[in-house]
Amino acid sequence: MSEDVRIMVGENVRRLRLAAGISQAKLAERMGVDRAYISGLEKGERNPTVVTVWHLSKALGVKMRTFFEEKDKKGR
Amino acid sequence: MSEDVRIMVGENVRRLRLAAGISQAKLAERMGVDRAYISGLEKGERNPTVVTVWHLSKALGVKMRTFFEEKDKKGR
DNA sequence: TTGTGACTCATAGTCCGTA
DNA sequence: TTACGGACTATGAGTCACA
Repeated sequence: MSEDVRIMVGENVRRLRLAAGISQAKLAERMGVDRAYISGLEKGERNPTVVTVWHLSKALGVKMRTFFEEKDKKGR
Repeated sequence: MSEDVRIMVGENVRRLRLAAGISQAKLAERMGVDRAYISGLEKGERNPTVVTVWHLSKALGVKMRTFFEEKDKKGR
């Protein structure tokens, strides 16, 4: 279902943010958005636009496609 | 710049739609949206959400990451 | 077959406070 | 450090008539 996309993106945001070793506040600051928004994003409650995903990719230093990687697809 | 993301996504939508050999109207029908929306999308005038991209991926039978592939990065 | 402007309505995203 | 809530504004979703 499409709600799964929000969850998937949120999980990836949190994973990549923690990998970068920064707080939600720091990420928000880098992106120029509100910290509360990051919180909702990571929880899968938000449906970001592609421009927002682009900002995320810049702030975290990863490619946009990284946010659409699924967790544990068995076959690879 | 972030506007480039819209252009990139739009170009990929058009490319993948043509590869599928269908009209904007047909794609719109598969997604359950208006044809005019697809038109704006392909022209890079729209900033779709990740859920919209998910619908696109289902309608075109491709992975979401496909819409974020850059054209002609020299190094590969 | 596709593009465009004008439109309504939902939601993206902000800012405040509180826990 | 993060979550949560309400109230708010900006903008995206989605449609239509016409070119």
